[in-house]
Amino acid sequence: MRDFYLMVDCNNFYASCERVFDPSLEGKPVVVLSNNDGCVIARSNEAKALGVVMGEPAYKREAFFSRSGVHVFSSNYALYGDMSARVMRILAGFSEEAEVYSIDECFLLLRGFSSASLLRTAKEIRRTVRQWTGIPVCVGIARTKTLAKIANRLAKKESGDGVRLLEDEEDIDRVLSGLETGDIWGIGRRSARRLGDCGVRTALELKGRDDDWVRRHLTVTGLRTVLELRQIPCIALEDAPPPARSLVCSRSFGTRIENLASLEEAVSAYVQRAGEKLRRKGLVAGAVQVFLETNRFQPGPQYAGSRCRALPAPTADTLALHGPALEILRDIHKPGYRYQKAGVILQDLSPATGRQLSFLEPHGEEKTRRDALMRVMDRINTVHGRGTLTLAASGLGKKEWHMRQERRSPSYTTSWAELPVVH
DNA sequence: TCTGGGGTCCTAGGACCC
DNA sequence: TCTGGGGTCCTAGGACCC
Repeated sequence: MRDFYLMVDCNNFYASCERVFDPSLEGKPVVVLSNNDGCVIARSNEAKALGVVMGEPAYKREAFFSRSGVHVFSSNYALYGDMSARVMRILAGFSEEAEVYSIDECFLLLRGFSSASLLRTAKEIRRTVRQWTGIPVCVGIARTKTLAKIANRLAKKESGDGVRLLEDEEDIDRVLSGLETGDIWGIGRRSARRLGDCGVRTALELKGRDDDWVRRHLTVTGLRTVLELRQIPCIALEDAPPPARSLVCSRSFGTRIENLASLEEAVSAYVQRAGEKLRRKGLVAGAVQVFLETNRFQPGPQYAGSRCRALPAPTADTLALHGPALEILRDIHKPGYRYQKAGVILQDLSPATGRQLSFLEPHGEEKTRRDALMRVMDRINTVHGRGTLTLAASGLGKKEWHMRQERRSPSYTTSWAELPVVH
């Protein structure tokens, strides 16, 4: 009777979401593309079997997709985000200690369960999520989060009931001996290659290295990972997410942009979106950063510029963020390049309430009016759709910088206009 | 023509302090 | 020949995650 981590991971999540609302896709190859229809970021099992690779540029595979009957979707984050929230709500019903780790993954901590009851609970989780949302999930169970991630891999790979418990030391070692270091949670490509140069190729070999050696080669984070392979919990459950430190809004452009005016429109739009996110979280930003870059995959001259500027006073007011952001853009912009991407990063975030005020920021009646303006904008954009009310600076005409989304499914669950119709 | 977006953490090195 | 020890803060860059 010990504490166990369950790693619940939705299978091929984005592809599964598309399938929930179009059951005719069941059994057929489905892929979902990144923003801008750039590269493949999700694949159904059938698409994997056809050899479609994660991260592959979509344009290289267009012909293959249509030849092989692959169903291709632009990513639809409104839909995936809403489906994710539904899944997470169900999972929270199985443990008070839950960490939503990503849009499609959740750790649950179960205390004082026997092996038999753990497996029973895990199967019930799968059944419930499937029945209530239509999303298939797999569950990995172990004494540490790192091993639970590995157990989840096994649950997906081994043909079985989608549940895998990794507890017995011999079983763990057998599994680790067949696992490359790069497949361990927390060991990336770079570290895996360096480890390989030292003759460490499998997770079992890494587990056997002494602590000092690991610390020297992988720093303290690597040591924590190795201890977790030895069933010593080092990475705690984060059931209350730490306050955000920064916030980003960035996009690749639909076409390459050369002229400053279009870049200004794009950055203007990103500032507005970043401001919305900031206010929704109840935060203010102390500094704003803007970056701009060319397409590093293309031949030709490359340039990347970035600069951060402290604001006179922390704010969540789009108008107060907008001016400095555009000034930075004009500073870092160099003519003659074909830009591919730009972004706005808000830094030094802090809670909007209960902070020291400054004489430099709006106060009294002016502040009340500005806050009210932001609230009205957010409200209108929530009710009538994002972008209903915007700064004129983000452009009134055709927006050449807009990302491509040529194959997006409807926002079935988050937009009245796009509700599915039942015949 | 066409290659995503949004985050966190750690370390090293410099500036500065007593 | 000899040139301390200990600390903080900041930033840039690297690595990792999904």
